[in-house]
Amino acid sequence: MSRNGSGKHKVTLAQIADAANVSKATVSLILNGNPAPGRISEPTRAKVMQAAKKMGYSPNAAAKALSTGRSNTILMVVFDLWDENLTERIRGVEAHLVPAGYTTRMCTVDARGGLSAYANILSTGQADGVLLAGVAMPDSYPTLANLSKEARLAGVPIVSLTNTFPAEYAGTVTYIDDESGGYQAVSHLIEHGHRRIAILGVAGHPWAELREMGYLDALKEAGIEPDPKLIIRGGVDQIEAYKSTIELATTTDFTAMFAVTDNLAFAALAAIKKTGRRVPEDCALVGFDNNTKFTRFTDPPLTTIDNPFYNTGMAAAKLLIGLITNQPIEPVLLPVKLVSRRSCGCTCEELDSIS
Amino acid sequence: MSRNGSGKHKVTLAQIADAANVSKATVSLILNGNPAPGRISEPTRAKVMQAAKKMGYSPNAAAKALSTGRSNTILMVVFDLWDENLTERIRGVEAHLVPAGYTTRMCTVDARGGLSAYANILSTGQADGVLLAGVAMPDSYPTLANLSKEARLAGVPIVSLTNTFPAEYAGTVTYIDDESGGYQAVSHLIEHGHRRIAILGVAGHPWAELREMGYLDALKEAGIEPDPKLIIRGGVDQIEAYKSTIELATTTDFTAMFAVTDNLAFAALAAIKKTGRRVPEDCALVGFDNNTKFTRFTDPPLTTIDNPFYNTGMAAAKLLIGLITNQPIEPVLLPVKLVSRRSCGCTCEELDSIS
DNA sequence: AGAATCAAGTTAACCGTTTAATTAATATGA
DNA sequence: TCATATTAATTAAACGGTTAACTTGATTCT
Repeated sequence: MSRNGSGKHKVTLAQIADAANVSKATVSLILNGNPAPGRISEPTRAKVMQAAKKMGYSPNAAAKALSTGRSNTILMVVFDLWDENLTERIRGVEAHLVPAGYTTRMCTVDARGGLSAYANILSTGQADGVLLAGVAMPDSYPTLANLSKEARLAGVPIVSLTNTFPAEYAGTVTYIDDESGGYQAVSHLIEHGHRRIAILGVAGHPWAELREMGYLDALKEAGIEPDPKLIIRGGVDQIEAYKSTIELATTTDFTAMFAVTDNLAFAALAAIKKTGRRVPEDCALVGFDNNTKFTRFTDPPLTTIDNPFYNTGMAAAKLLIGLITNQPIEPVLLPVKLVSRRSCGCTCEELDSIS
Repeated sequence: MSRNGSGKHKVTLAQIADAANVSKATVSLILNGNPAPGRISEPTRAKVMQAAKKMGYSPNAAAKALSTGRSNTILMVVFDLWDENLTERIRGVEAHLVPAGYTTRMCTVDARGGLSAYANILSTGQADGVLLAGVAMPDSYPTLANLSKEARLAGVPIVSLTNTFPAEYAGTVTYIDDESGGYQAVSHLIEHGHRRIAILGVAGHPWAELREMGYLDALKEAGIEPDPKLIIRGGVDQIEAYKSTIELATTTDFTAMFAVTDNLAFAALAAIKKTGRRVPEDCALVGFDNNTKFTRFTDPPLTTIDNPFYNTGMAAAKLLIGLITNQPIEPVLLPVKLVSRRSCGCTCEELDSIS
């Protein structure tokens, strides 16, 4: 029945113009909801709308893009280290992007893969904006730099979902209040009476440094002199964190620890217990992120700072669209808050109440 | 300097045609590597290539898509439940897709969000194929059905990354050997001497049912009569799993458990310990997936079935491209294998060897 | 009543490629 | 020497929209 075997039945503007006895221009105007005053009469509008509905018209995106020079697409580039929470962030992004008529293109970048597909996407005008996600490791800085340059060339704005990128490439950034998070975590430990509090940090990353600043803020406020021996600054690798925690625990004494990431906290938890200490009795522990798939079920359940992933995604999308459409939105600093479970020494009814 | 403020300097086919003193057609032919014998002379080809390189030409994707009716884009639809391992799968997908010249569009679907952006993407010809990921819950079956219909209308093939979708919508499926995984897990427990082995399963999902079949296979082989009281079939919610495990542990006796998912295993682990049993001494536990971010650091480290996420992604991409280009690839059944840690009763040197 | 305004459309050029059909020149075969 | 191939390009018509500029007929103003 259909001419081409594939079954594609594309209905075009022209066809519905024919059906409604008007010109293509009229149809286009109407279908784009263009409300120029006194251009379209109500009967005509109705006629066209009906024809479009009836024939199941939907515009060809390529044609539209070609014609307007706008793709209504944003490119999401995900770097190196994907966190498990990326998905929740993407949901937040889409919650804002989709209603605004945008759609998402994704590509991944890692050291091995080099500069994947993104280059062409930008230079071929397939994206109106870039969203940066993940965590860039130095190995992929060149790729990141290149991406950043391409975006500038193409004239498309960049927004980072997190402050996990070197400032010169990050574009506009969606920030969560990392420093406050660190402060809250450590203050809470101090309230529990701890004075010798270790930090399992990450070197060379803005977010981690801010969390560490929060740690220092809290100590300072309590009049505790920071002990350099209690400050670990490593990478994000869990095995490495496991090792250094064991090392620390066997050479220094401390009664509490703040890990700047839940993933790190998981490794630290295993390490601390490995050295024969009980958590929280011998050593309390607080993480950062609140990856609920796991924080609720560790032994003991992990006290941590809740990271508003979904909202971060929303905020980033809002920012990006603002930049694309020249209605700049002020970046906001998203608040974080402590959720206390048992690893800090609190009681936690979350699961107890269940059984 | 540039005409439009945005800084976009699009170099077009026409411009490079001018520069090389040939027609647009010639340039197009050359740049698409079209090797029709005896169409292009070597000098001309060289001239054009050089001009293109020099002027930094890259084709406008929209124009190309409009002209060819092919978008070189695949649509990745992620349903409801995102697993943390999605990211690794996507990497696998890209590893195959990008070199083949395809790029990925993503959209998310969940019960609340209804049918997000995907509808238009397909009907507007913005995708040559569909990749299904995540886990569809009954709430979103209508959306899934609609998607499936749209794809059929648009004539684009569907491939599922996992067998987490009802067969009628799933298209071609990339399978891992779920049954073998279940069998391996339970056989291993049997080897450890267990006879009363519970299963924490999931109702209404092919993958889960296969894993349960593996469980039954193993029991049967060992001559153990399955005890219906030891078979839990719930949802994928961790809290629910936590509850039912506590319930089971307080009403029935068993010495080992197989959880069809690591996430479920984490909840079960907490629950079992909650009832005062030690793992693995009083109750051994095996999971499924090997989400290494966590399986290594639970207490005790979790024995589980390694799920080849990356390879699944690769295989799916390969299948899809095969379907798009009419070079059908036979789906393969990806093998899985047990990785033993301590929760099954084995000794595990993975971390011990570190300190 | 004539000029100016306004409402409701239409025309046609353009966006940047692809590709079937055509041409022109040269080489080949009988 | 003339028909026939072959090689190496060109022409021009799509593809499906958008949009600035123009037309036409009816109102309003003075």
